[in-house]
Amino acid sequence: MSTKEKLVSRALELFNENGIEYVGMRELAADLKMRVGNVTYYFATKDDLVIEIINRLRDLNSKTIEADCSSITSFLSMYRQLFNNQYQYRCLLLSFVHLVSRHPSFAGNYAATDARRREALRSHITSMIKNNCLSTSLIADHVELVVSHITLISRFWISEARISYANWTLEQTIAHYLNLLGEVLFPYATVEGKKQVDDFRKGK
Amino acid sequence: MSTKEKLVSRALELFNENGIEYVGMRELAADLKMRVGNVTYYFATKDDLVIEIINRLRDLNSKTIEADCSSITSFLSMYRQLFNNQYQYRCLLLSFVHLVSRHPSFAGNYAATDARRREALRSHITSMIKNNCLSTSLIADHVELVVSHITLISRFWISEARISYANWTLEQTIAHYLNLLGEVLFPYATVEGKKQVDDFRKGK
DNA sequence: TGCTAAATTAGGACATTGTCCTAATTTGTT
DNA sequence: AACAAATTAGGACAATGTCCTAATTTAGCA
Repeated sequence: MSTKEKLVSRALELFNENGIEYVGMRELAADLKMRVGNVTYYFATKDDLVIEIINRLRDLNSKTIEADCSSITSFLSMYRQLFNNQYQYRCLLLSFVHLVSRHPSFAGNYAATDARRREALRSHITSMIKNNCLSTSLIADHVELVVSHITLISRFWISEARISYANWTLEQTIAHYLNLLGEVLFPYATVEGKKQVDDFRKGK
Repeated sequence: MSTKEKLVSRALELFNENGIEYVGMRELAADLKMRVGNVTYYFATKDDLVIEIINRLRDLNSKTIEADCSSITSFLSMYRQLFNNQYQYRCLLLSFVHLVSRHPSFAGNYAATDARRREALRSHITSMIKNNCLSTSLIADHVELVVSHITLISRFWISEARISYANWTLEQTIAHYLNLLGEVLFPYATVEGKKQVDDFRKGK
């Protein structure tokens, strides 16, 4: 593993454990038995290191989102994977607002990602409508609100879990928020769709 | 206005404008044309100052939540007030996760507040059922999920707005998230309840 | 009016942080 | 062997929260 790779992966571990702002450059360097100068050789600033990690999560999620979502079952499975990705990079989700507020470059970058995510979500909903899992008449005027809803949940579930469900296991937590996603879709689901939501809940 | 009062209210302003972690003790003192020593005379640490602000928001929200919520209309009006309170103290909401993670005393304190908030929400739902705005049969197995839902929205709407809707006006933003709340209740609303949700949306 | 405690000034010290810098040394590749 | 990349070594800088002491002003009270 290259030095750069070691840096990123160890930084991610430490950031996840202690929070980004509580892991100093000196601490990271010492942990890897190297000098601060060598860290800044690869990443001039701490933000550059964080951006590298952000990009990795973005790429990971992009792949996950490409998965087939023709049924509510597969949609929720895809989100289970997405939630696991986010947990792997939880330090980012927990510092998200600060990261975006701090530097405009983050913000601009994220706006594009955000738009793509929403567009993908709309296409997933269309797909579930086509496959008779969601009722086109029921959801008609509510698509944008459902999209906003799911976006909000998937952005902040980790933050809320940290605050309110710190003693839950990861599996419990993810199950809870997948249930919440199911709850959002349920009112607009067809009979078949409702069955899939119920089965998914029982399946855990 | 007492010095302590000046301190708290100016700190809140500066925290809201620039973020808690970007307003230093020296900066706050200089802004008020006093010395750092005098700030620490009232608040030994910056966290103590933040805790004072946290408690003020808590008290403000506690009063707001006592309001009558026998209809969906009044429920949403109450949340409009709640959202305005939160906006007044937005610096806290934006740094919430960090604040709670940082010091265990925050976390323990908040757990109690959180439990009370959820309990109040349950009682509001019961109230809306009694007044024939929510259907008891429809919402039966979904109360806890609805509670989780509303809790999530009211905790993180400010964070998401900062990230995604920074160019919206406050009114637009609050309207959007009140719509989202309406959306959560809508599927479980009676005919009268659905009418109230629709009216509330049109009313803005 | 005087006394006394509270409030405030003034200024510095300390450790920690991210960042930046230079010079010397090691490592790896051609 | 030569040369660039990688790494060490150590320090400097400004900013932060916190802590400290001494002196001075302000305000309430007998």
